[in-house]
Amino acid sequence: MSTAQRVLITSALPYINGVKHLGNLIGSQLPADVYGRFCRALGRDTLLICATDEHGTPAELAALEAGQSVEAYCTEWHGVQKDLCDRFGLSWDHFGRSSSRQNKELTQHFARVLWHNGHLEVRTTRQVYSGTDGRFLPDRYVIGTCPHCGYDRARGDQCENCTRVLDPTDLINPRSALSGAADIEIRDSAHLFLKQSAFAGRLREWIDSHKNEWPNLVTSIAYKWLDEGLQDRGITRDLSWGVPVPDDIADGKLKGKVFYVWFDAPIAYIAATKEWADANGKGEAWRSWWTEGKANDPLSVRYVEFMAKDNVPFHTVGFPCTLFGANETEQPAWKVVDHLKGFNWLTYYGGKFSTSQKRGVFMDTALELLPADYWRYYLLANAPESADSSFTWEHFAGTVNKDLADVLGNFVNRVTKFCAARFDGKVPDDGRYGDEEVKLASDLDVRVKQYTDYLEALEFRKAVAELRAIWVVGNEYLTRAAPWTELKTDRARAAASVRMGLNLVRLFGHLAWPIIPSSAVKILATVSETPAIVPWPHAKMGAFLSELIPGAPIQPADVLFAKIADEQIAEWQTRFGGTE
RNA sequence: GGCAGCGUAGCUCAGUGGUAGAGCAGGGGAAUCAUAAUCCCUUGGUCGGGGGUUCAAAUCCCUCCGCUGCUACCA
Repeated sequence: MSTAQRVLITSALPYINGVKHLGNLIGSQLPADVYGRFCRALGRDTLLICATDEHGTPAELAALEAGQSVEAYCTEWHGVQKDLCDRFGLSWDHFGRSSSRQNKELTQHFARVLWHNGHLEVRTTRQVYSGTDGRFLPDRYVIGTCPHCGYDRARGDQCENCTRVLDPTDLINPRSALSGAADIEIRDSAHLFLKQSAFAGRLREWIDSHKNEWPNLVTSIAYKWLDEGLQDRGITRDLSWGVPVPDDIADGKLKGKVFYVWFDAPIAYIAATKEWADANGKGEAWRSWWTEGKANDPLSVRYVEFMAKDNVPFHTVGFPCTLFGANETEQPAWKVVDHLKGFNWLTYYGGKFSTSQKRGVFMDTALELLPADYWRYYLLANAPESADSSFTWEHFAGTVNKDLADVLGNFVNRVTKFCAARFDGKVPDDGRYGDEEVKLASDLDVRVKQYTDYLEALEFRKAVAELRAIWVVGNEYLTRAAPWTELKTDRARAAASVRMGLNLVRLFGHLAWPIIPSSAVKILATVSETPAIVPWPHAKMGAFLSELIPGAPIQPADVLFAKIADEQIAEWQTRFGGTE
């Protein structure tokens, strides 16, 4: 594992079109935040970047439907998404926009470099044009009767009924999915293609070099694309909303066209870093985050990307091709990802989360029901890492009630309240740690290291399971030490174990901060700590668990995590539906 | 159709050649500081079916079944 002290982290960009659901959240943004917080806690120079992905057909159509300009629509929804990020504790250094001036400039820059380096070429393609709608239509926005099975609402890219792959020209009685109009025609249209096929060998070597560290999910998707034979890819579209193709490319033959959203979206990682620098008076500092460092350079950056599996091809094929092609002439070279963490899907009772069918739980409604940390904990404890994972209300409530309320919340409560009742609400001074405490500390040394290693390895499920096991160790200790019994015969002994209990509360706050930040802050407030960034416990546990100063005030917490009642589960099942 | 991932205890999942595991749920007990919270013990599985390789298979190979996704102009 790298020891780089500078870490650049990006989350896949959420699409601008509406509120994201819990599956989107656990698929990239939440794990990126956890790793970012973990790196900051360790004292690493960390930059955590996300943005909204604003270009493409769906944004244009959603704006049309909302009766807004695309710009206004995107500005509004960027605001909504940013607010939801804040309320979920997603601690971006910058949450940018792919429609920013910076991204326009950088996208055009990359296109020019690729053009000059001979990696782009103009090809004429046949596109569906709808007269009534006055626009070109992507294949899936053309519907008609499937020539294979007769299904009358087959899409131009695939028939949902018989699952066969189609071309829009295969459809019988084709019509626009937008207006239903039948006046559609095929028009020739010139587009830029990125000659990806030339990079196949280079990409395979690059994937090979990472296959032992990246998730199997990621490398198997990448190999699948390479094995099937990499095709050149169109990187422009006949849309009005997007980054315009500059006139100096292809002698202006592509005037009025824009870049494909998947060409400019990854570049927006870099552009959002520039937005961050511009907004914070950092000047050219953004470049150092995106520069490939020399070996052993202390300023070298480790770059980690988070995304769900649908994004993997664009990050293992498309974006690397852009960077490889540009790096033939760009000095210093652009940074290519070091570690790529991919996720499977979170399902809702085994089925798809669906915006259109209102199936599942979305970020805004989730926060109306319960605080962010409940969701953060559940999602990370059940992150879809090795396979798709299923959200159910019963499982969610069971996890929250047992782990957060009973194991963690009750521990903090029992220790701090006992201290308040029997030790005057101050860290007890009497007594000394004995064999029991030495054994506890050595047990925790092993577990804290394991937890740290899991976070470093981006194994979120295992990390959370280990964190929970650490909380259980606290409860086990308290049961063995039984200060409520010792108090009757040996007050000093009871005092030492309460002091240890309070130090454990503090430890739990430090360790839990990347996962459940606002709860961790509340926990630390009980022992009068209020750091903005909660530092990782570097010390051996024997020392760390002696750091609370005797006599320091203790403020017992209110109920940290309220339990979810059976009636609430029943109500939410009914309200959110789709459980059959 | 092709390809990929997955299929292990009632539930959610670990486990990639060496005596089947965890958490939850279920059962029994202890304790009474605490949100009736905790702690200890415990029931429970022909590892999707079949075939093969091996001294030894959840693990490797073949085949079948099931679920999910992708299939390059949705993002």
